Amino acid sequence: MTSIYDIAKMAGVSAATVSRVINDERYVSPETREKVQKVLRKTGFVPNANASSLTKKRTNTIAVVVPDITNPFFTEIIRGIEEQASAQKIAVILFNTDEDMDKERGALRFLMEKRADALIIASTASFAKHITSHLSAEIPLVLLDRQPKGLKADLVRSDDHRGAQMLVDYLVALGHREIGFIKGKDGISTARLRLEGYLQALEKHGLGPDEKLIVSGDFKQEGGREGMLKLLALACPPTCVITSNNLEALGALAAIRQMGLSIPEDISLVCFDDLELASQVYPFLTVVAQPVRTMGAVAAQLALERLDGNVQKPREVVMQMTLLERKSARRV
Amino acid sequence: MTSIYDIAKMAGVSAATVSRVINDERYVSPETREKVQKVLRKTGFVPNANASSLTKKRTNTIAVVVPDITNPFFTEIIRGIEEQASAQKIAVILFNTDEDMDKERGALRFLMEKRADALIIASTASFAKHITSHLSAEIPLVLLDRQPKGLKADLVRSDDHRGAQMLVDYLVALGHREIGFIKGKDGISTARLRLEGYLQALEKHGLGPDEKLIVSGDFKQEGGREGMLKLLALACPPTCVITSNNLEALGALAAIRQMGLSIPEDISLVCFDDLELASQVYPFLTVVAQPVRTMGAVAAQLALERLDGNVQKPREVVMQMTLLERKSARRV
DNA sequence: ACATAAGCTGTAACCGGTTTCAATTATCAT
DNA sequence: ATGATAATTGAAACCGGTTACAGCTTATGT
Repeated sequence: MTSIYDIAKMAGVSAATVSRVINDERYVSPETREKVQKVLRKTGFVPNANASSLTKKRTNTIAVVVPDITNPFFTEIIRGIEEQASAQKIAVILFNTDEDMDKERGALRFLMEKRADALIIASTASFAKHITSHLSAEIPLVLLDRQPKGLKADLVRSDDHRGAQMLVDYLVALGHREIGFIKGKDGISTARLRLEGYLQALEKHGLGPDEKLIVSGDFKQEGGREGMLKLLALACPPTCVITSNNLEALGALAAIRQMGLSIPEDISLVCFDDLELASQVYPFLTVVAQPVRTMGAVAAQLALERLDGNVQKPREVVMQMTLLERKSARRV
Repeated sequence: MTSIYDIAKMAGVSAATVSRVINDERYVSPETREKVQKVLRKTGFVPNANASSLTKKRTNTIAVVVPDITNPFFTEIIRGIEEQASAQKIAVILFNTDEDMDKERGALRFLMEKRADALIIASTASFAKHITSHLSAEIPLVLLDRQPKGLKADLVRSDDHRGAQMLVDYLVALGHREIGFIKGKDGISTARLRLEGYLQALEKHGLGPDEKLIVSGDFKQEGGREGMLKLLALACPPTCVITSNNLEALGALAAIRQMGLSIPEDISLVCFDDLELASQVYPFLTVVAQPVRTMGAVAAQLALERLDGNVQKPREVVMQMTLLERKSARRV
């Protein structure tokens, strides 16, 4: 491989000078600069960013760790991050955890080794130490969507509590009284907030919560399917169901159809998080949606600001959700 | 930052020995190994992968460059790649090009500087030189879905030609004679193959192509919308339309609705590439689908095999498409 | 005219690892 | 016992950049 020493030799200058030209520093005479640049062009030299980051202590890389890049919710966020990052010549390293703590640990370890400049993570961990014990304290950390207990770091999320209330309000306004709820993954803040919002909204409407109507889920399709089957098997099934995210809704939907029922005639179904493309094809699922692209962009901003050092305190950005009324819930 | 020299000092050995322990090499006595490992554990030392890659000439990183990670087609592929890669302790760096040559160039340059071990790309370039002129010849290159003219490299794609024929055959079987076609992005192999397959299939059925029924597109929603509007404005619009990918279909769909028409009553619409989640919500769009997740896995395999050096000739893997009949086309 | 500052360039050390090589010791076959 | 071989370890060079520092030249101020 050709290095700046080779270039230096060819241009008849020192490596230091080549470095200065490449980095566009002051204190290089126009003639020298031109001489070096000619060689650079002729050879098509590409400096080694890893070598450079050794001394500069900057890899121009941010790591993004999400449960599932196949979920449009995260996809859109990643897009937002990538846009901001690449505009600033920063690369995005991507890790998938599948909601699996071991994979998440592996990802954290890996990105520490690679000395990523910052980390944006929708963590599958419940407690701070699951994360911090694998992370150096210095690395700028932005929490996305979820906040493990006790973790003080920048956080970008939406108002889950309020979102849940919007869904319940909406369903109650349609006349529903038995509102089923499929929970998110245990131990995850988002899951908890959504559940709490749901419970509180029920109370506001004078509807005592019915334990049987609340079943567990995992933020994945399979969990949604199983949860919905459980609800449908009830002696007195709910007239409508809220799932804790979009994927669960898909699973629930499959379960409903599997039982030969239809939405919204036999049962209403609403959820958190949109499936945008799906809704372009056929505006079916009524949801509360988060401003995903923006969230990604904001997360990237927060991370990048920390790179330049001037920030100290953890910041929390809470976005508003929007109820998108479509066809999956009906008046009863 | 603590380095292996610090560890060495604390353990009372040389840096070389620490390196050997970390990399689990032979020729370290059990006692020495244990002594060093104790220090490693106690300090929670994380070696700097960039430093290591300087000498090892391996970054354990593959770059993935796609037009739009928001498109489920690419998302699924990336997922396949990530799965394979992370199983082998290899990170994925992600770049978005938006079908923009400048962004693609930027991405290529960037990943060369980072010395990615391999590149998997769905390029927006038409000619080999657009790519090769920015790439070192040594970097393992896997083309995804698209093959710029003259570029000899591993290629993973589906049988676009055959896919087009399946769509035309299907439409003809339903009685359609005027089949509109919204083209893909100019200069991209996939776009060309799909068009050629369409033309050839028409001929097979004795349907001369009608220039007016073929309009241009860009693989994006906007292009699909404009194309469809053009088709609908025709004195004698086609009874059905094929779009060159899923996003264009979405645009076309919007255009059709915008004109107050409905699918499939007023016009049939089919396309290349599935929208899987959308079709789970409501199985609407009839498409020919590619085995996306597998394609990603295969692409990663091809790339990773080259890392270990033993491959020479470019390989081409052509997957079969599957017609998924749903509700967007009707018999006439 | 002369002290001082600014511009330009190269040497050498450094970033944090890996690896070659030589030195030392232990093991083994004969 | 002995020459050969294997195991263990460290010194030092190297990977490909950056940067502190020194030295020299030229510009500036008074």
